[in-house]
Amino acid sequence: MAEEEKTTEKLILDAARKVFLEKGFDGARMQNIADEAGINKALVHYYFRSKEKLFDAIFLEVFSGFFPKVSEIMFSDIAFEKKIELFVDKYIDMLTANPFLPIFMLHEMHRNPEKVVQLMKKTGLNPGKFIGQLVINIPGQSEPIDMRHFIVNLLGLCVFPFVARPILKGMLFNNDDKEIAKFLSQRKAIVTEVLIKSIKAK
Amino acid sequence: MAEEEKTTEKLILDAARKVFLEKGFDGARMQNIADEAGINKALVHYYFRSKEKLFDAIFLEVFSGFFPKVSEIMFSDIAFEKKIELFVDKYIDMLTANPFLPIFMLHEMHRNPEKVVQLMKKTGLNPGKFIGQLVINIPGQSEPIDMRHFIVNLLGLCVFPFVARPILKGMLFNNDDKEIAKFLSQRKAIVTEVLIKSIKAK
DNA sequence: GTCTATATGGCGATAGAC
DNA sequence: GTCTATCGCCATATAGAC
Repeated sequence: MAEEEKTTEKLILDAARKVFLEKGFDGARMQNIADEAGINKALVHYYFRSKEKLFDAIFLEVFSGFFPKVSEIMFSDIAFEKKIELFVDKYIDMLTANPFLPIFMLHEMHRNPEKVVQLMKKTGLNPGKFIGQLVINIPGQSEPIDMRHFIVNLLGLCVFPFVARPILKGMLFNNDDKEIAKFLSQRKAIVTEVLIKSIKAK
Repeated sequence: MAEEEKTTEKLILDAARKVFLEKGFDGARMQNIADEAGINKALVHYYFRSKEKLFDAIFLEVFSGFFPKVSEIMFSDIAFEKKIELFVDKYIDMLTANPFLPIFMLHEMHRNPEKVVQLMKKTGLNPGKFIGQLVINIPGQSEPIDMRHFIVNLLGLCVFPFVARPILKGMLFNNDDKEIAKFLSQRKAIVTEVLIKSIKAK
């Protein structure tokens, strides 16, 4: 496939992403990253000068992926309930493919909230678009829903089982990997149903 | 109130709890803890021998608090819907009083999952009790609900806005502290309503 | 028990040969 | 560009006076 010739920079970035996601900034070691990339520690510094700068490169990339590219879905003409279903489907796919991503993001946001604000601007993420739709009327509901709470419900229901996986595994599934994988795969349907019920009138 | 005479050990534990909760194990420094306690660094080692041992003491204590003492509620004769309301009320009170607790727990669980399993036994936390009630029938619902998904929904809806507070603050509330505090105080009612709707028939 | 001073090791970062 | 060797700092931990 002619892909064998990876550049050194790409090797380092792949290694750094893996190590930072697993251990976080404080837990990661430049030596780990060099080992993972199969190169020397000095070379990592040669390409990225400092741990901080390398981390920033990874964080920026990962941050962009944390909020999936679903603007097309959100602002399309699809019915609201169908939008929810599509969003949950895409988001849980992403979480399944990147299980360490949410806990990494949440931890680093606490460690350095200023950086998040700064990076939000770089990625062009625009909260204003959402705020513009804060209160939405759905046919058949008694009163308008607060979109902020709805979004938090949506994200919480999707993300929580992934960030809490280690403890759920121990407490609810006797450390059975297959059982928890099965459980997580059921989340799409569960979350969608809960969210749709949540916007119906009592 | 005659409480001024705190023992040195208590001073250290209080300081360690604060620092570990804020920074995590990797980010915390023994010097920070000593400073916070107003004593010397060597004294911390004199009482707890190592950072690891001090951390274990804190983690055990904090872990016990993460799953609130609501067994009485859960296994009482109160109607199921009222149980939900009481649980959410207590849990969100706890999260409000200890905002760093969930992100700390989740991060450390990822860093060292074995320790969690080990500590679960020490605390006497018994998942079996829950598993015994895995599927529950509520009057007026079409089919039995899976209690595991219900518990995950419950915890996710309560916990997520607290662990994601830094980013929510930036993205949805323009970094306005009052606004996000108000938002969080509304979660009790929102979460209770969503959960109750979730167990009703479609 | 509590302190100051110090040992010991690890990690980020750089120097310099190739 | 890539390596080996090493510097300098900082963090955990201990020694030893009081």
